[in-house]
Amino acid sequence: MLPIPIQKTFTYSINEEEYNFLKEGMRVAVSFGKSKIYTALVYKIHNNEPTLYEAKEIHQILDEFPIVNKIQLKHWQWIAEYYMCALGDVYRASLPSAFLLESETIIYKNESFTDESVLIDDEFLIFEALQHQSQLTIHQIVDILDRKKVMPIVNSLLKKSAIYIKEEIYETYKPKLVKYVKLHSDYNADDSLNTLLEELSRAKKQREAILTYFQLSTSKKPIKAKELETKSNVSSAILNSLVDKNILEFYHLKTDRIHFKGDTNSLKKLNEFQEKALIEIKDAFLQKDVTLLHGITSSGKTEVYTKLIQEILDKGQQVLFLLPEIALTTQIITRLQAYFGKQISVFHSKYSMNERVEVWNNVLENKSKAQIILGARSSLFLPFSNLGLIVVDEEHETSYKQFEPNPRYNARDAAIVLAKMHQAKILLGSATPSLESFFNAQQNKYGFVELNRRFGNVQLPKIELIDIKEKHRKKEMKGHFSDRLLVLIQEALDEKEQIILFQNRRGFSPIVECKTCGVSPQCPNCDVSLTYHKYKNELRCHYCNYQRAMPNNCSACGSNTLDTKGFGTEQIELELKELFPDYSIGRMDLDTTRGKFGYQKIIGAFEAREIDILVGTQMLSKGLDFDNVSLVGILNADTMLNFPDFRAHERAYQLMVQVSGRAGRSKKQGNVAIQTYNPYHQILQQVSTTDYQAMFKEQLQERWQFKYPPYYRLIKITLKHRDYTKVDSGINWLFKALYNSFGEHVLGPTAPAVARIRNQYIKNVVIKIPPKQSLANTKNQIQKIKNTFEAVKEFRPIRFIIDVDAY
DNA sequence: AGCACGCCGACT
DNA sequence: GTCGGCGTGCTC
Repeated sequence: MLPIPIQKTFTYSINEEEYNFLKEGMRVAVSFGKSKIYTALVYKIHNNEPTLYEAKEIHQILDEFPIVNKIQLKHWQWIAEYYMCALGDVYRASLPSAFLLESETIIYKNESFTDESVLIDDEFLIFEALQHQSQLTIHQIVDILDRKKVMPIVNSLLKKSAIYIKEEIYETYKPKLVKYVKLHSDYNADDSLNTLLEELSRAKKQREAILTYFQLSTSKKPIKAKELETKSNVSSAILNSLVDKNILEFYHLKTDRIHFKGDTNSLKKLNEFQEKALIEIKDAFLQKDVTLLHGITSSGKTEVYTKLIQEILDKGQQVLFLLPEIALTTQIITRLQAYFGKQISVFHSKYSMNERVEVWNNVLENKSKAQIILGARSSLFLPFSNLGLIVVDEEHETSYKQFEPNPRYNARDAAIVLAKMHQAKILLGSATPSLESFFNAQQNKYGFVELNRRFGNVQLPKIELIDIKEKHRKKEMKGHFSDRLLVLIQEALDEKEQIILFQNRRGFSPIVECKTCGVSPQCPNCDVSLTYHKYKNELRCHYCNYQRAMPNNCSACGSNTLDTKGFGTEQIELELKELFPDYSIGRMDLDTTRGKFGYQKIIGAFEAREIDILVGTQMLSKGLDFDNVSLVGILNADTMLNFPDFRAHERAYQLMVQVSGRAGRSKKQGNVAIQTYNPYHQILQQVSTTDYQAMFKEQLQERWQFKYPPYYRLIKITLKHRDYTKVDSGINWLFKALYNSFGEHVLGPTAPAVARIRNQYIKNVVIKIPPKQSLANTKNQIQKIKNTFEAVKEFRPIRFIIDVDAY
């Protein structure tokens, strides 16, 4: 199996010795194509010698033992089939990139070559470069020559024997080494110490270092170089010179990057409702493999999870705890670590490559520190061998679905399949379950448990809808704030309580528009208006990251009447600063949380009550617990409701209930204020009473009526190309072909709301699959149509993307 | 995916 | 005229 998007696997030959050693799931380096060397995974060892071609030999075996197990291979196979992508795509997505070594062509100078006169311009340039650098990569040569095609020149140099080349593979994983010091072996004798100190009597600092060394060495533990430096207050240069004098020597030891330090607490005692839920879950697991836990916000689901996890650990099995990506940098990790300490490993995309390799190996070896994996969707691919339980927290979260690149899988669904393969149980938890999961629970496909009492019996927040149409009419709005919301904010501030304001749009204002001619600046690469970001005074595209300075004049008519329309988090922040100058205001959105710790910094400041009012986008709704927040304000609920997507209402409900849940998490009942132009919207009514059942019933009715999930399944096909006419003719052809097979169940073709991104035009068709229609057959037919599509030569350069369950 | 081979436009 | 563009085909 190769880590490239090719459907097939490839057959290589091995000798007897290799046959005896090699096992499925080991990595081997193989050459593929003319020159590349890839890290392939042994998928099958067999005896069917191919007849149509001669199998190449493998290059090298890279592992001592398999790093991928049978269950994983089976699971990958399922993902590739279900989500209609190549097995190689799954393979590449699964392994930490450090495991996937790729060859690079390295160019060396041939020392015996002297006759420079045979070299022509570019060849000479490279030869020159090799005088200074002993080796060059193809990439470096591309840079030196500043052109795309360099292989002919390299080949010609090769022919003239000016250079030679090698394909080199780099092992990119490096164990973390810590530098330790010890006394050089010359100084083992007791009496040498005095001599030594005498010798150093004039080098005060060095003497200091040595004395500290002896002090530290009494504890008999290895001494870290860093430790010696700080304790004796000398620089590393001093130690280096002691090493140079053969008094000290350095040595290195491998350490783990990931370790938990801190104490663990015993599990909290559950209250009666949690206890009851726990018993019900265990009961449900007797019958069903999947159970849905519907626990309202702040009901203490985490404690229930921990009890369940503990029981699995006691049985000696592994536990996978899935969380949406963004929630991972927060409190839940700390909380679980407080219970399980060293048994937890965390795995997500902000971890470095090396850290991920270590987690992988720890899981593979079933180490004690990897009994619980806390991770984002990709942790599904870790080499579990005896999984006993999977917990999918915030099961409804859309970030469990990967949209780009392949495999476009939903981690919740893939986790259910994985659990089945391990004969493990799986618990889905949410305060606002997805319609599919709730539906499955209702159909008795899943077990179902409810937890509808808040921890400590705190009441759910009081939710108030504010009609801003009315407020505008009565001139009771200050900027984007209604007088009512301002009163509530002031009240909370007076009580020294904190406030969260939610605005689902970042930037200062979405659109800049010229008042004279109505033209607004567009992104040159995408079909969207640019967003104004005030703090840098620039215009930015949220799709391709294009940015430029805010112009003074309209580019169309030249007048200086550019104005901003709409509003985002940045503008809210600014207005607040004017309205409440004595309080500190923080903002949390994609722009302020860049970098590894950006997110934690803001959360930390808010937890420490350094920030009184926090303005943010939807990242605020995920897994955050603040005990001093008494008010949550949603500035404009309508943008969420008017989204052109069949799940818009469900999502809006989930988002608003989740955000509201941030209010009043301890002791006192919290307040939620929702500003809207349409307070009679059924979803807002359902939010205001936190009536999940009503929302569920109504939405389900609509899904049935309009043939959407959970009744019908959806497969979306997207075509992308920089030439609009190509995409257009391609999609029309595709639609006809699909229509012939599926008739009215094909929707489209449609252009998405943003019809061009990064200079690529985009068109979609959606195939609806009725409940009784075979999924496998449907996919086969789609695959066939895709093959025919790609056989048409005008269509071949078009990117063809299949997204199964595209929601 | 990457890479080589092969056919057409804009430059020394 | 060639250099360099990308369309086409193949990789065990």
